[in-house]
Amino acid sequence: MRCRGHHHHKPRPLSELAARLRGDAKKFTGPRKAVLEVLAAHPHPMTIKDVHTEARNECNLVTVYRALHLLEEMNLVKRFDFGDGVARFELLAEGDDGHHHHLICTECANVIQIEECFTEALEKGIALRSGFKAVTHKLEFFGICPDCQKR
Amino acid sequence: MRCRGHHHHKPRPLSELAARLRGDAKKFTGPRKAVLEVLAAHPHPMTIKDVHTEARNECNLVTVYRALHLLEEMNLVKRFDFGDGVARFELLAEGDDGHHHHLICTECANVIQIEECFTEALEKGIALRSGFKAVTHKLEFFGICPDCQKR
DNA sequence: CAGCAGTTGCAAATCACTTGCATCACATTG
DNA sequence: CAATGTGATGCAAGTGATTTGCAACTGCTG
Repeated sequence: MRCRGHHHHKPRPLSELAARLRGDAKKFTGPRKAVLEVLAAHPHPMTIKDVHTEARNECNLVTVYRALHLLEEMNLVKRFDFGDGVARFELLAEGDDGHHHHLICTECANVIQIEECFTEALEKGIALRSGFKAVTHKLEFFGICPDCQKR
Repeated sequence: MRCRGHHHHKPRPLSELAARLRGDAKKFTGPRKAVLEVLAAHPHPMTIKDVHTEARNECNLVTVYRALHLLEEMNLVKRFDFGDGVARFELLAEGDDGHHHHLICTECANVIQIEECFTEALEKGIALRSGFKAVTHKLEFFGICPDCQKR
């Protein structure tokens, strides 16, 4: 799985992440450090299993679940749903709310990050017409990548 | 769970659905009839459990899974993914490809159908720039409905 | 460096969904 | 209108992702 696309925000140093974790009466433990390092090393949406495979010696599978759950609550990682029943996570850079979308190859799971977000204005229109508040959206694109077209 | 929104296509009569089922060496059985009737009676995205609850006496849970799977393959129902790990299905009207989106209340699961689809042109742009083919998308909106704002 | 609150790992549970298999019931044919 | 063969159904058991109970453990603070 490759990933193109650019990151416009500077990555958060591990020390800052450690500090954020130590706040809230939380602990910056070995397993959590391992999970953060794995995510930092892969600017992809990673599954729990992906993370666990990379950190197998430092962290139990269940702990990866718990760590990512915590990091999500702290807005340090963002969860993505590609509709295949497996959650994926990306580490958020400083000042990044993680709002972007992906283009996923349905054949090989190759993932490309899409920079544009078109639907922001639409959210407002939808909120107005429906009376809903705090309107957000989930959007992912699917297709067949150039490599798979050749096969 | 209520549902607003309009349906621009005429619903398919049960007899036509039966005929479509009988083709392909398939059978129009009691359980399948029950599932279709439940779907026809609820122009909502329904979960498997929802359908099973309504048809409990006529159809086993596993059979609901299999019936909806079949109906999906035959393009008689469309599957939606609201990102909560549970598939939802809508019966397709004649000539309807089911391409629309929803606005889902994150508090009470109230669902509103959204008529506009904005991203069709964008799919083409994305396909061009990425080299992907057969680009499709999944898009759902989330927010807090008027009722839940009062609570 | 003692002590406790928060963490971890293991096993087992849950949840949505799928599959194996023996039995059953449409739809066709005589 | 009953025989018949194939596809359908129900039950039990299996998957795969994710969660939880619980006892042992460990950062962190005093």
